[in-house]
Amino acid sequence: MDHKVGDLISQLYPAVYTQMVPKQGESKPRRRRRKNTGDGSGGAKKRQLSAEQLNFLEMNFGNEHKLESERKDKLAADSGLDPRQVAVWFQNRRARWKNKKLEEEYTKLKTAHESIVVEKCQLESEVLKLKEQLSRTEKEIQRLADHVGRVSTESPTSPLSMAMDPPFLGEYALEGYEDAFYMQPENSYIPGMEWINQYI
DNA sequence: TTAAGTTGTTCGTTACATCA
DNA sequence: CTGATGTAACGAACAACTTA
Repeated sequence: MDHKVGDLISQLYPAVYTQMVPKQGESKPRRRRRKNTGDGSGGAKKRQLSAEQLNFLEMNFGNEHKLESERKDKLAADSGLDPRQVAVWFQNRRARWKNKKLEEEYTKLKTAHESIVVEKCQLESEVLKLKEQLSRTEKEIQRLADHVGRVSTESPTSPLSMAMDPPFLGEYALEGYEDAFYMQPENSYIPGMEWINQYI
């Protein structure tokens, strides 16, 4: 039998599969199972499988979790169990395996989440540090700009002031940094502008 | 083509055994 | 004795096939 689609849906999209299958409460009430009478006349027979049988089934489950009809019959014959018992054991074993896998997946996701939270905290504190550094730097720039502004207003206006306009920066011009492009004439040297010195 | 039957699956539950 | 836990077994609902 091929149950690939159903398996995939139920394994990968349990929520979808659950919606496909009507809920318990919406269907007919369950029949109660007969109690074990102990004489094997109707209820369950002896319950616990022997250690040897369990070991045998466990080894075979390790190879392949699915159970085809022929394999079931062979395992039943080899273990001395009823084929129905083998089928039930595999059903329950698959359920336990799935639960274990889910728990492992949960643990993995939880660990990953915790490390991401730690990283987030570190990044947030770094952002805070950088903001403080930016604030200090801006204050320093402002202080220097104020100082330069005071010095330039104290000097007399030169006829060359037009020639000493700050270079055009277009959209790259920074607001508040205009004064930084006024240079002290005695310290200035502009390549190709040597001729201007004879007028100073 | 199709309705009914068969077989195997998952999920939830029940009954029972065992142990602290 | 009792409650918690593990597990064999069961029933329901379903999908994929087969058959008449």
